[in-house]
Amino acid sequence: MKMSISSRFSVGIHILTLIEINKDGVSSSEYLAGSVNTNPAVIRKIMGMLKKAGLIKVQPGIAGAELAKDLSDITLLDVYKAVNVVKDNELFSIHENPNPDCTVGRNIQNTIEPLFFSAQGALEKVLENVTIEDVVKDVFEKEKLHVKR
Amino acid sequence: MKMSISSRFSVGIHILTLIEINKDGVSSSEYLAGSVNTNPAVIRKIMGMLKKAGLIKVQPGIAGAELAKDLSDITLLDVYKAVNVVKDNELFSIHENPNPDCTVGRNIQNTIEPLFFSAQGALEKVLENVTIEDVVKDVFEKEKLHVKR
DNA sequence: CAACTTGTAACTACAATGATTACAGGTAAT
DNA sequence: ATTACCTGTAATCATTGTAGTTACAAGTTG
Repeated sequence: MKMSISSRFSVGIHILTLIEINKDGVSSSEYLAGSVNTNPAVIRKIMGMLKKAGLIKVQPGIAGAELAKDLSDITLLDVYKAVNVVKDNELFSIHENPNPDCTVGRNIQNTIEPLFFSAQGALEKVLENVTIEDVVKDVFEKEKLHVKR
Repeated sequence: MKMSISSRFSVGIHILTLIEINKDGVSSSEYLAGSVNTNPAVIRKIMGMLKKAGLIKVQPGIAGAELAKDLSDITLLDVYKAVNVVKDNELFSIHENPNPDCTVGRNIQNTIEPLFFSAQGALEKVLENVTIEDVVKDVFEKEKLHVKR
């Protein structure tokens, strides 16, 4: 009775973060899958989306992926859009074909749509203001705390 | 490959708006279904959720529903939560069991979670600032424009 | 050539959605 | 009290997205 936005998004962030932190090593789909804890084919599928969106560089036959842009130039919104978790401007679905013979039926869609866009926009703006660089820094921050214990 | 938040949300808003605009009439599930253009049982199911959340008054055997609160006291966030479209604080799903032997794996969840909460919070805040009263007014506004043409 | 990789397709199990039918149980008017 | 209507709810169904798995073609490197 309840849905969630696909974990492809969080996995996408994980992948990009790990590619950066492992930049001196080789980030193959198997390596990444080992950290995410899933199947390499799942990772390759998501990598394909990230590649298509111009976020990473990967080549058939050649092991490993690299970031295609600067760390600070990749926002979570970029990842969010790349992994196709939500239809463009359709985070909320509006019920189709309301009755045009009813005052509410013939106007509700036009009333609701901008409200939904606004809510969706607020969400996306937050994602736009966080970069993979921020994530990498925070992972290191958390790691320091972890080690101290 | 893409998901949306259930239309139960938009239908819930439609229902509440129509109950208000039709307050001098009887808003039975069949009547409401006629405006939304769906099955009465679907409406009754959503009405059950709205009732459970204290937004409307309905009684078994008695035709029609009424708002249980003042128009201006029902926000879209109330409706959103009432119709159970999203797990609480889980709009985004995070991939489970990342590898604890990897710097990224053991920290990424704690890094990502607050970011997701923040994005979700921004979305909910927008919904919280719109009431059914606003929706009703806008429907009438749109209706006026419609008639003018 | 051999051993590795990426890129995909095909298939699976599972869950949410939205519609539909059916019916138990409540209410009200004649 | 019988009839006619309503709400509440369960069961079923087709469709779709998710996430994992296996398999393999095609590219690359030593």
